[in-house]
Amino acid sequence: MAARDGTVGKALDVLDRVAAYGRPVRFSELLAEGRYPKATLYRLLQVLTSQGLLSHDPDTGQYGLGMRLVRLAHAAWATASLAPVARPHVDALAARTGQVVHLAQLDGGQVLYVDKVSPLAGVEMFSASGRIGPAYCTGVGKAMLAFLPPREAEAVLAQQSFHAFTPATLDAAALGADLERIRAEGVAWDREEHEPGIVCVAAPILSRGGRVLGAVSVTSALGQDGLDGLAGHGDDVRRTARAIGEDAQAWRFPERAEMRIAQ
Amino acid sequence: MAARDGTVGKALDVLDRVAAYGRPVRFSELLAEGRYPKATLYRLLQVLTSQGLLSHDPDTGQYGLGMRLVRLAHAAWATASLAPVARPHVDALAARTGQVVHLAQLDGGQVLYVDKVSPLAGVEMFSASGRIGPAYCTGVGKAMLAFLPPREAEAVLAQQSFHAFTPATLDAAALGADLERIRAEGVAWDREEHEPGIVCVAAPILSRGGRVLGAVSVTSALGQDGLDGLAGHGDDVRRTARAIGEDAQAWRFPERAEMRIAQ
DNA sequence: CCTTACGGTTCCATTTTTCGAAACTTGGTT
DNA sequence: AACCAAGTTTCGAAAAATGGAACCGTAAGG
Repeated sequence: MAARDGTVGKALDVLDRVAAYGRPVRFSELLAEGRYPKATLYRLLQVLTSQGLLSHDPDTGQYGLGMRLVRLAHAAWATASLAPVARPHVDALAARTGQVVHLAQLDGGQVLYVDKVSPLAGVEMFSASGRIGPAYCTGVGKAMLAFLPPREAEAVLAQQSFHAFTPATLDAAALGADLERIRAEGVAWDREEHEPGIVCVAAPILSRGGRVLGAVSVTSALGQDGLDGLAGHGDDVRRTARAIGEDAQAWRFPERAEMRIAQ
Repeated sequence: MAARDGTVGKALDVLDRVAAYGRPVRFSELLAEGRYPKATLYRLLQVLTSQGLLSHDPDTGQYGLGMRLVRLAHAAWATASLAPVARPHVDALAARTGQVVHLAQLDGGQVLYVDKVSPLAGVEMFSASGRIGPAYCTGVGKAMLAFLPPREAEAVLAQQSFHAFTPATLDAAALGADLERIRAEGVAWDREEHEPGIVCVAAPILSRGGRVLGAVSVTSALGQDGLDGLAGHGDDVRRTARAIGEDAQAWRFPERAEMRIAQ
């Protein structure tokens, strides 16, 4: 992954590494990874900190992720993700089904959740947006995989770990058959393949040209509604996905209004 | 702002510039800003795209923000912002007051909202988190400004535009007096200084050592509750802020559990 | 009090990128 | 066909990143 993109690539690699720890981290811990010599690592951290992508606590000497990322991501989410366009559809779907609805996109071979609405608690924050999950064993992941062009699908499949989260998790062969079925049916089912007791039905969001833009899903806990209950929502999910796709298409070319405000 | 931090600094400057447009942008538009020569800009965009911080639509030739930012920001938000620690307190405050509650931090001289809870709709997503606002005319902004060490406060004040959003917006002199009062009282009031009809009461979140970590506020629309209604919440906001500060302190040193999972 | 160890920071000659003007390619117009 | 604008590539000169080694400050050990 961490390709050679000059200094910028290295800096971002360090950033990822800090993010991977999931907690503030010391200079020496990063150094111990042995990726970069002392002086180099030091300067990379300096630059990242001065740019606000990292924060550095001078007391503890620890590096954490910086808030500039949050600012940038808000802009990314608002302008480049499906979430703003899909929001009304997703809300409506949650209200109609009374279940949790997820909106996801494919990013780097993984499922990236960009929105989540539960009919009770309303929208769930950042705590859901930005989270990632496996593509091969989630409803949204399989829905997207199934409609990827063969070349890309192959590339993404090669990146999957196929770790068996539950007894129901599909292996590579079973996944191939399932994808076939998903292509025919237009919806993907997750029958406790990722988490025990959790099932969902998902549909891909496609552009007019058939390009995969993302996926929506309705999730349910077994026992309360069960797979049978979800089965009835399949068509609704598919219709919602189609509606989002059409709206996304329209939003692609809004008025050519310029007008940038300085500050 | 855009300091010289070598190539990485330039790349991030370009990233910011793309973000500033708030829409997909063409190579030539960025070029027209005259900051970087053609070849340089070209290569910076290449690197950013290859790293997933930007996305490039080959059909339209436009650059947009990339989803890798969303992934990184999620990690930043979850590990380095006040939001996860503050969430229970913020929820409870919203429930008690029946009003919208904001959680904010200071970033680059501006207010960065990291969480928002409304008692009805539940938590409002990314649509709120990551948004920025002015420091000199919002409750949370003034609360933080008031408790900044003099040196830093001066630096931040120098960055404020003091644009008069409403007739009630304070100018630099009036702000100085207000900050004095806020220091004495422990809470900041926004009396329609940013948006007409919107008032709020805010309190700073301080570390044990008195360092400003962030601020919480309760917001209300004039007419339904009014300033008088909010007045009664002042103490509650202050107590909530204190509680968050104490929790944040505690979270600073969790167990030293290592254990990193590879994937 | 002196010594050693460790984490972090700075130096500097060498190597490697990056820079950017200009040339070139591509795709759409007149 | 000539033209033009947008985007891409080239290449010597200039600037930077590199990383081994030396340095500094604090903390433990003798």
